[in-house]
Amino acid sequence: MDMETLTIQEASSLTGLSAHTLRYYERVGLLEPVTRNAGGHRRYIQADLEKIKFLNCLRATGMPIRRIQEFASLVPQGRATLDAKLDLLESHKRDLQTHIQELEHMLIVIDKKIQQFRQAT
Amino acid sequence: MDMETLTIQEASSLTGLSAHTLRYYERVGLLEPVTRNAGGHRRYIQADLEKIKFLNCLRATGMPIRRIQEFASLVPQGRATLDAKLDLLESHKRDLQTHIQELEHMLIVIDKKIQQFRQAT
DNA sequence: CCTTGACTTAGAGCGTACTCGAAGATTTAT
DNA sequence: ATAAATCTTCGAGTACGCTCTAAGTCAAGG
Repeated sequence: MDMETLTIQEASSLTGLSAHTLRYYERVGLLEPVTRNAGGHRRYIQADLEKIKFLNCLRATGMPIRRIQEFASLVPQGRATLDAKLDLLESHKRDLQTHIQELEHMLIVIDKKIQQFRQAT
Repeated sequence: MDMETLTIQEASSLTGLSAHTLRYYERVGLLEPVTRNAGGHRRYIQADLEKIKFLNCLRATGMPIRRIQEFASLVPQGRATLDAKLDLLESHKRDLQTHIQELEHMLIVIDKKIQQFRQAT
């Protein structure tokens, strides 16, 4: 077992995404092709894990696959697409802040309902 | 036009759910059957709107349809199922609080990424 | 009365994001 | 060397929550 590289199973357990999902993300272009060993098997490095965790963060905050594909297509172009990447992330950040506020509001509504039920005892 | 009751379109625009979705919610048991007029058309009253808005609140905070069905099945039984309803809502409230915290954490991660991109200019 | 538009049901279809299966190659452990 | 586990690709299948269609009925204005 290599110290530097990780199998897909190892990458899976370190990121919380299934091996199936890791392959799927690569297939649909969310992740640049991971380097392979002599036998064609994926070998993940730390940088891959970081990228995957960030992807996971975008997904878990509700960014659609389509939008992440857009972002992912900008990444390999480096500095040339810096503004585009910033725009995309800042826009997502605003959406997320709005979403969190909505959830906080609805938490209050749910809590009021709970209080109603408690007082109905 | 009646003052007391609302057509499905009116209920739709007041709740933000499509007429299709309102019928769907009723069909799958999220909502008790709405009273009909002589011709069999749905006529919503204020109390229906309140229920729909609360359903919407549960949905928008991520409660699965299955779970809302469970909740909805307890509602018509009144006081007898009060504890069960409280348990369900309190459990959802905890899930939601956890979820909001996760989102807030990820917001920070995304913001750090934005800072990285800004400094890379 | 008649037209136009909204309503009814039941069931099929769709978009999203995975998730799984099959057939076969490769790696690892004994 | 060989068995068992893991990997590969690629296409099909699944779960969820709607969303739409079809065929027909009903309601409101002129």
